Amino acid sequence: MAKNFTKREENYSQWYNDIVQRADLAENSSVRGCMVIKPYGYSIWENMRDVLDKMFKETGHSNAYFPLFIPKSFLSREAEHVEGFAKECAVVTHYRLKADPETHTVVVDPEAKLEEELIVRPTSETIIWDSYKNWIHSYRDLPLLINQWANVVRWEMRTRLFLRTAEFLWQEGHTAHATSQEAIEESERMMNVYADFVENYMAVPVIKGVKSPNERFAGAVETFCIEALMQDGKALQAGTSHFLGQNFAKAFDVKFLDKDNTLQYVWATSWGVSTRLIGALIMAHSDDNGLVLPPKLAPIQVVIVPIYKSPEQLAQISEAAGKIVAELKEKGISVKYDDDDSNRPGWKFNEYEFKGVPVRLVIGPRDLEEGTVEVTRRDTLEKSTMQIAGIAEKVNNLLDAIQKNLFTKALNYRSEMTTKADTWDEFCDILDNKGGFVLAHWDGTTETEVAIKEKTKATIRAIALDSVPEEGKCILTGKPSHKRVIFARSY
RNA sequence: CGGGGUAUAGCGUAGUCCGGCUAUCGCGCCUGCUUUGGGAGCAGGAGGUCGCAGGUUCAAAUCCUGCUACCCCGACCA
Repeated sequence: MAKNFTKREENYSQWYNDIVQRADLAENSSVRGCMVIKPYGYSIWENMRDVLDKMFKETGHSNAYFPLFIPKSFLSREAEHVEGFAKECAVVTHYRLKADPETHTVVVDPEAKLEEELIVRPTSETIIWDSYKNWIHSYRDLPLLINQWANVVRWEMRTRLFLRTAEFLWQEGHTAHATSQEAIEESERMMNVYADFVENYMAVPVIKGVKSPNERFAGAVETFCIEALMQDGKALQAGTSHFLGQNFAKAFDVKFLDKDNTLQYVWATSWGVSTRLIGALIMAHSDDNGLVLPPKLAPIQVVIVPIYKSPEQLAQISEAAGKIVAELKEKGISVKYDDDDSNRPGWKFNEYEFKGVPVRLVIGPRDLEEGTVEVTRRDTLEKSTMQIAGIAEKVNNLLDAIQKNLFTKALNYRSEMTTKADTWDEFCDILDNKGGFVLAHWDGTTETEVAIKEKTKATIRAIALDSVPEEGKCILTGKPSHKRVIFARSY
C-alpha cells in the first residue's frame, strides 16, 4: 500500500524520520540541530498549545513573556542549576557586524564586544526570578502563577526532529508560594494537568511519579514527571513539574512579609512541556502506513474526497459534499473537501493516510445514486458505507471511538510491556529482548542507579506515585528495598 | 573532542579504482492530451560553478595538496 515507506520492525528510527518527512511535519534547517516546523506540524502544536493554555488558565495561571537573553552572571546564582545547563548554552558575545571590504562578507565587529555576555535561555528560572524579586513583597502578592510560551536553546550534541532539537518551543510555568505545602500542591496539580492532557487529548497513557535524585531537574528539590512508553519499548519523558523549594528565592533574594510580619523566602515551582510531545504523539500511535493522529488534536479531522468522471459529475458531488461539510462544521468538526483536480483519488487516499487524518469520506457516482458515502477510519483502516442522512452524528461518534481506541491500544501495549524483574539476569534479559518498563527493587542510592545505567543504559524513569509498598532486594546490590521503581531505556 | 565516512540538478543517485566524446538514471517540476472507486499513461520540455581553493596534464567529477560542510559510531543529553 505505502510505497518506499520504512516499516517499524525494519528500522524504527528511519520509520520515525520517514513519518516526519512524509506527513510534512518538519525538516532539518540550515542551522545544525534546529528544525523548521512546517505548517501541518505547526498546526498540531497550535492545537496542543490551545488546549494546554486553556487548562493553565482554568487552574489560575496567567501568561507573560520574559527575555530571550539572560545575563551570564544570573546562571551562576544557583549552583546546581548552572552545573546542569552550562555545557549546553549558546552565548552572545557581540552586538554588531560590519562589512569586510576585502572578502565582501560581514564579520563580527571586534569593537562591539558586550560588557557581559548574554546566554540564550536554556530555561527561564533565573531571568524570571530576577523579576519576581521586584514583584513580591507581601503574602498578598502570593501565590504568583505565571506561564510563558517561548522558545529555548540547548546546544545538544545529537538531535532528532521533535524529540531533541537545539532550539525548541515549549511552555514554562513559574510560580511562587507562601508555603512549602502550597508549592508542592502546585507541582502535583500541574503534573496532573499534564497527565490529563497527554491521556485525554494525545491518547497516550502515562505513569505519574517522581524522579530519583539523580534524574532531578538542576536546582529542584523534587521533580514530578509523567512517563510514556513508545512502540519500540523505549520510555519518553513527556512532561515534568518541579518543586524548587526556596533555592531560587534564596539565589535571587525573593522574600515576603507574612501575616505575622516575618520576612520569609518564597517557595517555588516550575513546569514545562515542549514540542517533544509531537514526537511522543507520532511514536505512540503511528503505523507502517504513516502518521495516526488522535481526533482531538488532528488539524484535519475529516477529509472528503470526490470521485468523478466529468465536470458535471464533480459539480453534483461537490453539492452533496458541501452539505456534509456544513453539517460537520456545525458540530465543530474540522473538515477538508479536497476537490483538487491535479491529484487522483488514489494519491489522495495515501496522502491523507500519511498525514494521519482520522476519518476519510469518499463520494462517487455510486454514492450519489444511493445517498451514501464511503467512510474509512485511519486507526484500523476499516471501510464502511453509511447513509448521508445523519452523517454528522455518525462521524462525530466515530471520532470519539477512534480517540478511545487509540488510548486503549496504547494502554494495552504498555501493560504487555511492563514486566517485573526480581533478579539481575532477569532484568538484563527483559531490557535486551523485550524492552518496555521494568519494575524492580532498588536500594535507593545514586551509586547503584548510576551503576545500573552504566551496565544496561537503563535509568529510573519514575518512582510511581501509586506504587504499593513491597519488601524486596535491590536488583543489583541485594540490599533491602521497600518498593519497586520503574526502569527503562529512554529517549 | 576521538574513530569512520560522504559531498555530482529540488531529492535520491551512476560515473571516481584505471583521466578522454554532449555527466547517467529515477523521483519531483513545467506544457499538452487522455485519465480519475487505492500513489495514472503517453508525448514534449526546463533544470548542473560535479562542496571550495590551488596544483599536475594536451585534457580533471576522476589524480595530488589544502580547506569547508555534513552524516554515522562513541563521548554528551537536568
